[in-house]
Amino acid sequence: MVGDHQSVANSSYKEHDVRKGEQTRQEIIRKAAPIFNQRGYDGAALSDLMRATGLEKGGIYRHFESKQELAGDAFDHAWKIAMETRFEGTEEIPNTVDRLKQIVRNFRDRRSGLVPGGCPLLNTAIDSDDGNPQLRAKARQALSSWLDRLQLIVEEGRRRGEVGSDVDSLKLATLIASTLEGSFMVSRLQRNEEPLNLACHHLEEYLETKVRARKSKGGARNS
Amino acid sequence: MVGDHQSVANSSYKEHDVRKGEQTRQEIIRKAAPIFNQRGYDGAALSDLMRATGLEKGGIYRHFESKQELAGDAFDHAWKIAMETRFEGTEEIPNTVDRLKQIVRNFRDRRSGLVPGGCPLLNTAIDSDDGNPQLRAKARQALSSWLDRLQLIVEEGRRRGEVGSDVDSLKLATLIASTLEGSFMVSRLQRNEEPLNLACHHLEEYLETKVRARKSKGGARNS
DNA sequence: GCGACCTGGGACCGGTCGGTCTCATCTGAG
DNA sequence: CTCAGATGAGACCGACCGGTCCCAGGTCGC
Repeated sequence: MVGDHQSVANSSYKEHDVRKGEQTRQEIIRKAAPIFNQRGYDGAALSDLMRATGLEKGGIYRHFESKQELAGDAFDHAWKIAMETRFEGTEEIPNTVDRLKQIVRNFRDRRSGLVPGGCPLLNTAIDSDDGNPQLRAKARQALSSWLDRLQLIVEEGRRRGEVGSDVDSLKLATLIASTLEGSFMVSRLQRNEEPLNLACHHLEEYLETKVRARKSKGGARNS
Repeated sequence: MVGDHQSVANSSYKEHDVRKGEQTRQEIIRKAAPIFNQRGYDGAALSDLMRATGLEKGGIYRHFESKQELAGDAFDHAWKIAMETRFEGTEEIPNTVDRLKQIVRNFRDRRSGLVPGGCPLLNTAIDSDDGNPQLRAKARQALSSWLDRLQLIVEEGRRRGEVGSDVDSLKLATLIASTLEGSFMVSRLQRNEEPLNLACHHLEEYLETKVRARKSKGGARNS
């Protein structure tokens, strides 16, 4: 049996999927995600996943066609959490630049609820770079979803006049994501928050001085 | 026999190390480096290394105690080439800020001679993050060597008055390395040079406006 | 040119890999 | 309560893993 034995036996307990197997499937994904995120696809052995889930091999393979499929679902799970966390509490910030700054700070500060092992996008991008096309496609898609979301925010800010009209939304989104990911890698390698902290400050200053629309007419700089 | 059968039988052929075994050892490292850099430690199977080197298992293990040791040497090899390439032709640039800008451009432009598979530091940092302490230590050391070298250049520039006195050399070095690595990851994932190109322009502008010492007395900004 | 040592081949090792299959048990709709 | 279908255990599979070892043949100092 996976997880804790919810003994809610009455059938009034009917949420989203109901089927017992589906619950187990989700539980496997939840338990497997940290393993894949920490050890990578090759490094995550079936035996590790068995230990983590408390299931035997047959119990796992009942719910997934292959290790690939499980890894894919685990990545999606990890990335969903990461995206939710990184944008958490930013929708209600009225000013676009302030919202972007909060998104940057979220990346740095809100890491407690995430799937352990660092950024799933970074890990999977590197892990799958040569030789695992399915996972690579997932990583690309994840990056796109992140950039799209950032880009939409910037575009909205431009339309509202809060972001300078010379700002290229795709370039800005790419710069933010790249800088955060790179400094996060360095921070994790050094086991030291400073590089990430520093990158955040850098981005915040950049947002303030080069992205926020100026009251007075003034120089165009982005790109 | 590894590589092409150099049939130079006369013993006048005597450079640096001479011993046949040492030549083979270097050849193995050269051939193995791309495998490790592309597939990661777990992903690089002995059988792959055998195919790449043309040697049987015994022939490889004659020269290395373990796969670990070979992976370590392969990383050192790949990183040495990367460092040389990234600083190539920059020593002779007189002005410090110009030199830093060239270093940034080198990262983007000079990638033909490198060990295939992307940045060894990035790959190894992610690959070894959980569960391979020896390789992780090598990655840390590699990052340090890179940051130190950048830092020394910045410090020299400060002493020479070419770099603003408010610039923190460690922070600047870290920002450059982080930004380049992050955008490189994004570029490789997208198979598109733009993100890296964009990060370079961003860093160049930053170096020009925030790092280069100003003639007139003016605002201090770096962190 | 001899002989000691260096080098590389390849059979072999136990362990583990991802994956399959059968069957006992559990679950839940009727 | 019944029973068909859903579920999970665990034995089993062939392939391949990293690593060892011994021996034939090559290399090179003398």
